[in-house]
Amino acid sequence: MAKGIPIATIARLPVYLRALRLLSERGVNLVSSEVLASSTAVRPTKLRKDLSYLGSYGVRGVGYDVDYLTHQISRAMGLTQNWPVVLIGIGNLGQALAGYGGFSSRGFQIKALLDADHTKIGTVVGGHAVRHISELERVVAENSNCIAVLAVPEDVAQAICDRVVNAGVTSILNFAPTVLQVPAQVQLRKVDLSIELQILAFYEQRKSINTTTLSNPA
Amino acid sequence: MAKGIPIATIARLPVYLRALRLLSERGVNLVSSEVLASSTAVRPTKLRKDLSYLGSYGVRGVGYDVDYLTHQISRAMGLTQNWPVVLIGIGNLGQALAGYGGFSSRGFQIKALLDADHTKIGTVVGGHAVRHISELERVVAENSNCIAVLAVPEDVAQAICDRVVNAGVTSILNFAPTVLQVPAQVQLRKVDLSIELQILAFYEQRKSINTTTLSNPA
DNA sequence: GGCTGTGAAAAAGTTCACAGCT
DNA sequence: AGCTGTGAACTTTTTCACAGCC
Repeated sequence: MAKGIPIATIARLPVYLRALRLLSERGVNLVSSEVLASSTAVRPTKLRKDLSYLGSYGVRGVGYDVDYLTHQISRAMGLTQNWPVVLIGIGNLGQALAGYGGFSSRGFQIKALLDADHTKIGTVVGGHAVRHISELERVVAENSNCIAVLAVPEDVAQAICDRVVNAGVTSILNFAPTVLQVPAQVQLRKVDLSIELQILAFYEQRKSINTTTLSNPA
Repeated sequence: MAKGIPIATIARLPVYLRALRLLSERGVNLVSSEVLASSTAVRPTKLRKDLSYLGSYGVRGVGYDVDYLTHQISRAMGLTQNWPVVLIGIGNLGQALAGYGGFSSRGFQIKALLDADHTKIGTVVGGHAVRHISELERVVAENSNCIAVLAVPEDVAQAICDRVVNAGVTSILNFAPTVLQVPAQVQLRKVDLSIELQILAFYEQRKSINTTTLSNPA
């Protein structure tokens, strides 16, 4: 338990959390690695290995207590505290994010919506008033350790990112289709719509190739 | 070149493509692995290794021709053809996706927008008229090898997914916060907004821990 | 001299096989 | 008997070191 949780495991824990919540809502309070794995598209052994990095929270011969395991994963992920989120860019995507229920229910609290468009300032989106981007530095100062979510146009993304970093933010989730440059101490993750499509295209293409050539039985 | 391109490499090629396009727009037509790597947040050796799976498209002592490399990566990814895309669910997120320029410019063509909400049918979003979900099967039949993008509510995601699969789609990009069950031959990728946030929270939490305890020098 | 291409080594991640507990 | 937990084997991915070509 002591050492470090592998990066690959970290990326899967939220998926387990989601499946556990669903089970809990259905009144299930005990689950085997086999059942939990099948609802998260991983193999049971991988699931058990992942969970073993957190500790021994299952019961041999029985399974895992759904709520207890949920709590343990949440704790390991740092989700027992509430993380302030500042959402920048209130276009269609920003509005979708502002209204996304998955944030508040998972330890994230939107603290401010910021946009540069004066016609949007003061309008209410997802229960929050939109404020002007000029307030960025103040908002970040008021919310220590906040996470910045960037849903801004590609051409201003790096500039906004720089401001966010200078204001002291060390965790950024970027939706703009750009590779942002940040200092090493800043954690940056990106969600890229077209990249995922391109990866699908590759596999779709490969399917056609496989049906017309002899190669690649896998 | 012949064998298979590693999965990890496939996931990075679209990032290289994006950086190459940017360079091309700026009039740069020759680039070293060092420069290209720095604008994609990978190390030069990894970039060269990735490219080496496609073939030997660089020139030693010189670098890579931007347009030529762009073409070769596009070809390897199957992006020289146009992929039809059917977008299902025209809420805020669906509208953001429908208006996202990154699709058309990268070999993807939206063929239909579908939604269940009758008040939306006929409205035009991103240049496409919204059609009723009942047309799903017809639309899929008319667009062979199309990619389905699901931006539907969580509670109907699996049902829509099943319909899409039954209609013959073998590539799905899911934005709903659910783990979908699909047959093995169907490629499924997901984009999950809250999972990315949770991963950030983990690293943000770890930062605070590291400054207050002795553990984990890495 | 400079930069690519690539085997070989190292590291990370996954799967296996079974010990260990209830 | 049943299901977890985990060292060990295996596979994939990354990094290194340097040969090869312009």
